[in-house]
Amino acid sequence: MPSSARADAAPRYTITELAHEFDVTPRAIRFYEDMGLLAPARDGRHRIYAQRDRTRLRLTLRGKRLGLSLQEIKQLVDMYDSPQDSAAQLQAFLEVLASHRRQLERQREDIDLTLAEIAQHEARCHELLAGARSR
Amino acid sequence: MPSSARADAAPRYTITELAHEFDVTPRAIRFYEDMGLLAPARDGRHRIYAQRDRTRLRLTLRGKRLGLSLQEIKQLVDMYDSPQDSAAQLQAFLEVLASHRRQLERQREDIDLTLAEIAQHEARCHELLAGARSR
DNA sequence: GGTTACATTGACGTTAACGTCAACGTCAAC
DNA sequence: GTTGACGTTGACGTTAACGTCAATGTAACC
Repeated sequence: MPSSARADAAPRYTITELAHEFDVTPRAIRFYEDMGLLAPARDGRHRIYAQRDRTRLRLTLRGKRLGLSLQEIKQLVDMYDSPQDSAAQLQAFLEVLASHRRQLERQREDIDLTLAEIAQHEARCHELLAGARSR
Repeated sequence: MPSSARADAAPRYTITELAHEFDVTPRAIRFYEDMGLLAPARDGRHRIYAQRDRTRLRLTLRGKRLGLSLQEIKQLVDMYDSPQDSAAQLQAFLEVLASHRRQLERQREDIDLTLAEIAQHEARCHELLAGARSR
């Protein structure tokens, strides 16, 4: 739980709290800030993370697990965050979304293929083990 | 088609043929060889790729799209390739497979989450565009 | 008021995955 | 016989994503 949690207050986190929660180092979190992915408030020099920052960090790490670069993640998170107004901007946003979706769908195909192969290998292993036991 | 293809011959590929087919550079393919992922035959100094090398390259690139490092890919492809004999080896193989499967399943969760969010964003965009047109 | 624990900035180091020459070989084509 | 087109081996450069100090601040506890 956040260190300064109060029932009626917005949750606030220190950098090590977030680091523990998401299993990354404070150094990594500061690096994401340098890259423009986070912009926490400050108490003097100390960083204070609100819910919004926590969400962006979560999205960042999810993007990483999907193999995206921090730059790609920044583009996406920035677009998600900032309200698009003009029709042209909306169209551009839609194109980015579509391209991102195609990439994810391809990735899911890759995953399904690999999972099927893993299942085959597992079955073969179990056969071999069973054969060895019965001999 | 392979340059030296004959109806009765095993297919053989040059490095640039493979590079074009999989849309990577010859440099990358040589690098994968340095990393132990490929081991093509030689005609003098020239590399000659058989079907087996092509398969390993395909698996390598699929692994990359899933965000695996070349080292991780090598571990997997090597295990897939080399026949495990002892029961202990089979058990170890099964554990690697299970761990890999868990990672892939988590990735698929991430993908599904992201695809759902993308769908939401797309819907919102279309609403906004429709609203703008009707005004 | 001194230590302990956590925080900050800044600088440099490191690893992975190639890119980019450079210098050379070779085989077919002209 | 020389000119491309493709291939080879080094060797060095580069980018991304942090790790790893070092020097310093500061807040709380004893």
